[in-house]
Amino acid sequence: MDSGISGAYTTRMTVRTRFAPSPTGYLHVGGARTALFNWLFARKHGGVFVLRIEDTDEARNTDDAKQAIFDGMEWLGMDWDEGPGKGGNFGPYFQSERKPIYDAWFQKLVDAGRVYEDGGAWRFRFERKPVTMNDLVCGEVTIDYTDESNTPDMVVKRSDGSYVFHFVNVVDDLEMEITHVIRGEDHLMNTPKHLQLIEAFGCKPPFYAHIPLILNPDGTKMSKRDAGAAVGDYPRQGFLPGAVVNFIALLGWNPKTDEEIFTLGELVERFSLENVNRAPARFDFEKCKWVNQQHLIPMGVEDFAVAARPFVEEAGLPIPENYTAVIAAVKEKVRLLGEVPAAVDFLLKDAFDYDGEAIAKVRGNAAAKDLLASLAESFATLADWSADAAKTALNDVAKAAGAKPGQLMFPLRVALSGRAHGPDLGDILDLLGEERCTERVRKFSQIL
RNA sequence: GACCCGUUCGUCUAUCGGUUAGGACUCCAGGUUUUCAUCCUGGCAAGAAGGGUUCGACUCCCUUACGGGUCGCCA
Repeated sequence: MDSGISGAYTTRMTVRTRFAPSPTGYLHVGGARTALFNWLFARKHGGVFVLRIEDTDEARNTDDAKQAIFDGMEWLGMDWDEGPGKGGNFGPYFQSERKPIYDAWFQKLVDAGRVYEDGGAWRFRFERKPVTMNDLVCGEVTIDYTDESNTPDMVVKRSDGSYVFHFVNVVDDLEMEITHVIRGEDHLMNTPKHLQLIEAFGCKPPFYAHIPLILNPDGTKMSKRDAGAAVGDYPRQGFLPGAVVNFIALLGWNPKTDEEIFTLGELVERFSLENVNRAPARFDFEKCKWVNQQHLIPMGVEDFAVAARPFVEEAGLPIPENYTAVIAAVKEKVRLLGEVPAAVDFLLKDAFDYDGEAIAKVRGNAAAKDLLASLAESFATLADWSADAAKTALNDVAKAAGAKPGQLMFPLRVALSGRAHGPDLGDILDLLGEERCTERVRKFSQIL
């Protein structure tokens, strides 16, 4: 299929894509993925990515709403070449500032006799014929505009003088010389309308690619209040932007290999519209978290500690001297940065609860109580504290009682952390130090 | 309701007529780890249904079912 980037007659065409959100107060994951595909396509082909704000709805057009979009885009790492804050030769990039441009284009329709007044509004007269589009994802689709009852002439200018979405969207894409319109499948049926307008203007249409929608885990349409719908919620939970981008890229697109973890740069390298699916995909949070973990694992401990710090502070935990070492101990145990505080709290403060199941498991070992008691005494008499020294003490205590060292390790873990899972035992021993370890083992042996 | 798009393990997906239908997430079982996690191995699990076309169909065609989308002086 001619994607508009390889055909001989288009070799010199510079790819120009755009993301044109309307400021509704937040950036939706569906919108973010639409933006991503446009961004990836432009970057892949050395093109230009335009950000245009469709803020014609005055009521919802607030600075906060616009900021939410900018923040979301920046957080995800999608920079735009033209648009708010960047300028460009095709501005303004806010539709609310483009009224004169729309008036001029509207006049063309008037001159061509393609609009007529109806109740104060102006309708665009469709040509009554089948309209065929050649979608880069959906293929050839024909909609019959012969039957007027199914496709009534559309209003392009309201009675209050403002223009409707179909009109401004088309005008802007033409004015801004957009070559590829990549948008949600919810716009598929709008495309013939846009094509008719473009034809009336005597212009050449851009290439269209309609990508499948993202659904909730239960298969229903993902909208506003659904969990995970707002991109702004992701940083708060401790997702890495690269992981979110990685995950949403895989919803509806695939690289045709078994690889799944990609950096932004790798996505740019591999992305192509040919590999975009047609069926809608459901959003799976478990897998999204797994992808996040895969991005967390290769991080350096310094970076990881820095990234986790806001979460640790937010949880009200103290930041000790050896903060980085403490955080490093749980680096490969969490899927979200938001899980870090709960994973390290026992290392940063002395008060913590014991997990019921962990205790029950320790009590299943009848000898544990006495072994831990003698281990506490052994810890207390250690000359130099280190994880190795502590482990030697543990081995000795076990051996003296005729038990295997391994049997004592789990009880010790629970004594020190209150739970069954956590950092490496050696790390815990190091991080906690002699005093706290002795104290905790003694206390735990008593409550067993 | 009309019109469009779609339908492979629970989920994301590979397969461009001939495969024991592959991978990943989740879950389960082993192994490694004297502990936890990582990791490794194995397992559960799929072509919506019915008709065609064909030597042969998940793959092409039709019908039905189901899902999604669109039918505004919203975007």
